[in-house]
Amino acid sequence: MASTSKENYLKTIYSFNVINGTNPSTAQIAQELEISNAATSEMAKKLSQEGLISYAKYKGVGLTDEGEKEALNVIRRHRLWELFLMKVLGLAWSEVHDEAERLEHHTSEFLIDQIDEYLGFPSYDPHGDPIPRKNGELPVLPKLITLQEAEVGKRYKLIRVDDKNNELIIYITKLGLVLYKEFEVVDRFSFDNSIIIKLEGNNFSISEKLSNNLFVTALD
Amino acid sequence: MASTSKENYLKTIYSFNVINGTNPSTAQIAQELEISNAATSEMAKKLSQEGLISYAKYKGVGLTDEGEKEALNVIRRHRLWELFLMKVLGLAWSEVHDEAERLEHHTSEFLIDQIDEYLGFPSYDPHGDPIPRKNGELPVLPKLITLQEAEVGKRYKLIRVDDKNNELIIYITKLGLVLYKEFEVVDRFSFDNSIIIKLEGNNFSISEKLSNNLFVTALD
DNA sequence: ATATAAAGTTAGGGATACTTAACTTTGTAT
DNA sequence: ATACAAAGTTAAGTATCCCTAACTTTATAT
Repeated sequence: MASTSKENYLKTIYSFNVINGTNPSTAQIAQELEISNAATSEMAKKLSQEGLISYAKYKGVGLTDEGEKEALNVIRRHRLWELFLMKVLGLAWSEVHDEAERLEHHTSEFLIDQIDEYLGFPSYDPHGDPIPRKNGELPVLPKLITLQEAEVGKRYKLIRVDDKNNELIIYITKLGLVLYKEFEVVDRFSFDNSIIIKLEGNNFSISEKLSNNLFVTALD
Repeated sequence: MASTSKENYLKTIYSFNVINGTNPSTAQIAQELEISNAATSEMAKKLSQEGLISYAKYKGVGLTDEGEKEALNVIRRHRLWELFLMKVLGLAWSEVHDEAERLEHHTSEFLIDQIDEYLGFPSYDPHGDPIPRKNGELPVLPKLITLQEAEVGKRYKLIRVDDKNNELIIYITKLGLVLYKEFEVVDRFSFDNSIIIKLEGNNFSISEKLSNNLFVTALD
């Protein structure tokens, strides 16, 4: 197991790949990890020497196969902890991310396998993110669109939300909009791109920003 | 929360106090933590400056009130994790110590309180050790004797075992001698101070060393 | 009382993971 | 084509926590 700093570095690159489809620059990693660019460049050198990332000065960094494996392993621990804490202790959706963020670095392979088994080898975490399997495989997510892209008059199901945004999670929980909930898009205003959804008989207004962070599938 | 190293240092002093009834020397701490005497002296200076221990050169170290509070907090986290992992995941008696040893340093007050509540605010961990309460109080252990001190012909109940000795725990588990189990002392041999106990109809020989690590109460 | 072994401390050094300040490279606008 | 701002790297320094080697204090045996 790499150090906490190294694990976070690898995880950050992986997430960037998934979200943006490109490799991050060292400065983008620095911003995400809230450390200086200098520290990030230095770490890039080390991880590159260790064969976990590819790094060409001024050209950003990318994960090697080994680095990706390591990243997936950290993410696996993170997402299993999140689900475990929600299921067993009943922690709120918004509470599990921060706890998992620390525990993920201090969990033996044995313990995480026990948690995995306890949960029945789940494929998705409480935010709808896929949980990497022990062998490194990643369950496939169905093709999702953002709620912003949804059409008025159609029904949708919430499949994934951004796990880092606690305020968002607290807010939609209050609305009663939890994962896998179905609802209808009843209107949208081009004025501010806000969207009105109908959820269990009630209408709610969803701002443009919020709608861009909610990932849904259409119900035929 | 102090660093992992500092927390372990404080915990070690506390345990030494409990086991030996005296304050440890820096060298004794070094041995326990498997670090050099030099590192231990250095840390003594730092913790002393922070007001967590009292330290006079060449005279050993002792916890201040604040240091003891901190130590009890770490021990609380350790013992709650042990019990939690056994109860929820069914980890073996011998497996929980090492996991708890790492998790104890990365558990928020919020999370440990949740675990405490989930377990029903327990007083003892799976080895029979008292779990410090949130306010720092320590449940009292009934007066215990070691099995070595037990009398032939009397019945006893196992109340506590040394949690650091995994081999011991694996061994007695195989015998069927779990915590709170009752048994009779049927014989003892002064030749090697071994003791014969009768447990669920079967006789087992307990070596002197083992008997010194099993803490029991007499059943009237 | 004192020599000496054991116990404990200090000095100097290394790894990790950060910082700020100074410098270099890159990409872009004219 | 160049010059300039933005992006990224290097250099030098700090804190933590460890090490070995050298030194000092303490306890003990005669």
